Amino acid sequence: MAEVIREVNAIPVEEQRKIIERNWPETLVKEKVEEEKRLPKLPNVESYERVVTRFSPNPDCAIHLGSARAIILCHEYARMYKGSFILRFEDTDPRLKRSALPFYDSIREDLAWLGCKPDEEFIQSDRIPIYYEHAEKLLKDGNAYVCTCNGEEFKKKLLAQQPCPCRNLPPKEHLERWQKMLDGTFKEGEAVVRVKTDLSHPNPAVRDWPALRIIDPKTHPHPRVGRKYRVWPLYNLACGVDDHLMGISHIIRGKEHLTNQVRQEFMYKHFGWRYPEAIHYGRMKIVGAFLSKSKIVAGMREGLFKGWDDPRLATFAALRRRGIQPEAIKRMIIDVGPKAQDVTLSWDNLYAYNRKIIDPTANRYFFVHEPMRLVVRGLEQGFVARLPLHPDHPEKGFRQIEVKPKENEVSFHVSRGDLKLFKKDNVVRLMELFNIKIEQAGRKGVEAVYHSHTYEDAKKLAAPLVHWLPEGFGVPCTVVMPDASEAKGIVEEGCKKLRINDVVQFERFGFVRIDAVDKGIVAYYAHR
RNA sequence: GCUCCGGUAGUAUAGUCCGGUUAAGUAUGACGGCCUCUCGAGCCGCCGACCCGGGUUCGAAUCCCGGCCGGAGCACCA
Repeated sequence: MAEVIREVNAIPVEEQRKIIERNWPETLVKEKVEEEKRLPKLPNVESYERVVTRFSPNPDCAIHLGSARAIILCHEYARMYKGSFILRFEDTDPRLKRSALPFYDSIREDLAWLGCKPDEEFIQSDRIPIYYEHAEKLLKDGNAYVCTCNGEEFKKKLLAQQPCPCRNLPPKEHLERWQKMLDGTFKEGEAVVRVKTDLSHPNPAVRDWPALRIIDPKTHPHPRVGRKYRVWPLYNLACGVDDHLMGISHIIRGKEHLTNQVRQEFMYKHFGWRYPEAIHYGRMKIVGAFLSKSKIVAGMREGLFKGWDDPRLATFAALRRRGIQPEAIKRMIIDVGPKAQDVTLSWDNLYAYNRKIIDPTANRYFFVHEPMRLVVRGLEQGFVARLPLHPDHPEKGFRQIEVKPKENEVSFHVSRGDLKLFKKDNVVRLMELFNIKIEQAGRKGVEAVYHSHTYEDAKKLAAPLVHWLPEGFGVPCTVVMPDASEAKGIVEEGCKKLRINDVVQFERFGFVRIDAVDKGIVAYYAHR
């Protein structure tokens, strides 16, 4: 073998190529398949009856782009394998991460908007008896115990790989203690159910983890079930039990849950269950966006944000309001995939996906930002501008703007931002109208004289193009920018006919979503 | 500190499992140009990466070891 290789290597590469071309040309054909990126296969699909995935948020906050990975991946995989996608509300902490009623609905709404409607929905606060049953079974079998040690002492023992005094008590004793948890003999903080794992496990976080604790229902009622329960399951018990009971085949979640898998596997062994396939993707950040729930909540509390859909936020509600299309988010997430690597996306990236979707359909309009007066003299006649609603799709129609001079003179609104183009003696073209020669320009306004009519004339002079509106034509418009600042200006009359949620392009300004059309127009800026 | 998980251009991704048709494809971005009565879209060009050091091998982004860097977890949170 080595000899053959040596022999081949002795031949120059060009010569090698020729030999191959002569004898095995088919091996040189490079299939050029450029298709949309697809998701990689899910592991071990064949050993499950059907693929079942779940998205399991705590309804304690509006969900945001950070959840997109979980939602879209879970939903997409369920569709790919004709399986099912479950929405499960994990609302078992009425104390620290207390859920609130409005979020159950807003999450459902967001999922529907994203096109990821669940096939089934569960709410953990409806399932407390199920968790109790399983806790009792664990207790009875000696696989869990009720620990009454105080936190400090327990931790010391744990770190020393020592059992606490409770651990080796007989199951009977623990069942009695369990009753005392339920009936109120034990108060909040006095007892906790722990699942036995391995005290010598290298990761102390895995050793005998807590499964249920007491929360005083008087001081911490649950928003849905009120004061019905005083013992609440912790994440690993509730989630672990549910994943098995709901037949989840593939768990897709962030890698912060990696050790939870290790913890839960001990419980699965106690029950004799098989742990589902688990995929842990990396953290996703967007430069400059608050993608942490705590920061969003803090900002809301301090009144920093106007609402859950404040344009500075990356909540789905905010993105929706800005005219970001769900399909753009979906495309982006699928391109990123389910890898364990952390990713830092940029807004530009999302915008590029979005632009591809909205550009072909968004109609064009003139929005004059920070209007400034432009007076044009020397007009011998009236003009009518015919502006295509979409330059690439003339079949969509036109809008017409009439310009009627009075005493050979017309006043326009132009954007203050274009002042840099209005320099004395420069020729500028008012788009689709005519060309003007600047006579004077300053902060107070611009004065110009009619120069010529055709676009070709402007082209010859390399005149810059600006958009415009005749004075007295148009309606006030406010564009809410991504930093929540407001860009004020005037848009064409025709925009009054737009409907809320329409996504249009304000030419030379950017894509916006129409947010309100009564008393002036309000739009939210998407991106350039 | 302990326990895990990762490191391909500015960003993201393909290739990594099963080493060689590829000194690395794609998208976005930057830059330059063309086109267009938008600073949008389209077209062309161009810029730009295998974390580092050893080892195995005829050959390593791909396998092994060490280091470095980044992230996550270490709650009676989810």
